[in-house]
Amino acid sequence: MQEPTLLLLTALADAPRHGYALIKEVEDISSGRIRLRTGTLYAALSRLQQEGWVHVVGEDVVDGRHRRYYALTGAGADVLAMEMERLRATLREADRRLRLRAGEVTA
Amino acid sequence: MQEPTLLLLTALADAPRHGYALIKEVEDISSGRIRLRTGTLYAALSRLQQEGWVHVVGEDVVDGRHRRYYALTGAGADVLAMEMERLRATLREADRRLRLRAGEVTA
DNA sequence: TCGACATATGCTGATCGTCGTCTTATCATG
DNA sequence: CATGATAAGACGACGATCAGCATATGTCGA
Repeated sequence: MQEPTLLLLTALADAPRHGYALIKEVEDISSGRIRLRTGTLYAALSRLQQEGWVHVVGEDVVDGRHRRYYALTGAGADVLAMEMERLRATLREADRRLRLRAGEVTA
Repeated sequence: MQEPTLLLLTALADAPRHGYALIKEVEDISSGRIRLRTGTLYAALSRLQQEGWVHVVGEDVVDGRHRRYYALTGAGADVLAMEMERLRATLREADRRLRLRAGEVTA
């Protein structure tokens, strides 16, 4: 799983959100580093829906603009949690190795 | 940066290694989940060399098999450390949101 | 001794996710 | 009345990874 997809699931983890709000949320979570393009977003959302990790929980119209709300499913939350556990393990290992390296002559 | 590349840098973080050893090392770090294909490995290594994050530190012949050793450069170690910091931040945020979700009715 | 397996490097074509760009539309600001 | 923010979505290109192939040596069991 790539970072944009991961951030998207994270953005949906606490509450349902609509497309544009997700772009802003991901930008926020990543401290402005990741600005999802709409193409990336909607492609990812339809992929994640197919996987059963995300589903549409409602649509409404606010100020004449139609909004579709997406939410994480239970399965989606599980996948996110597992993904986090994998990252945690990699992180631990990388830290350990970088500390080992600290004692050496760097190239 | 994708997971295979990240694991590759991690595998090189503490000591120089040759191609085949890197495949084994990455498999080990990822608890057997990620088995780098040789195509992925050597493509990634040449990309990382171009970036200046990895360099060749020597070649030798052991039991008739020639080995080429790759090592992380100082710049490569910096990039890995930065990447880890980013992941740490995402991890914290995802954890927080998943905990918030725990109090809700899951879909 | 012959096939299977591990070690070792490297290439090629296909797949898949993301990026960049485009379209359509409404509302607020200047 | 043009511009920019908000809002949804599609499409082609690109790049990293995957799957599989080629090539070669050493070891081990049948």
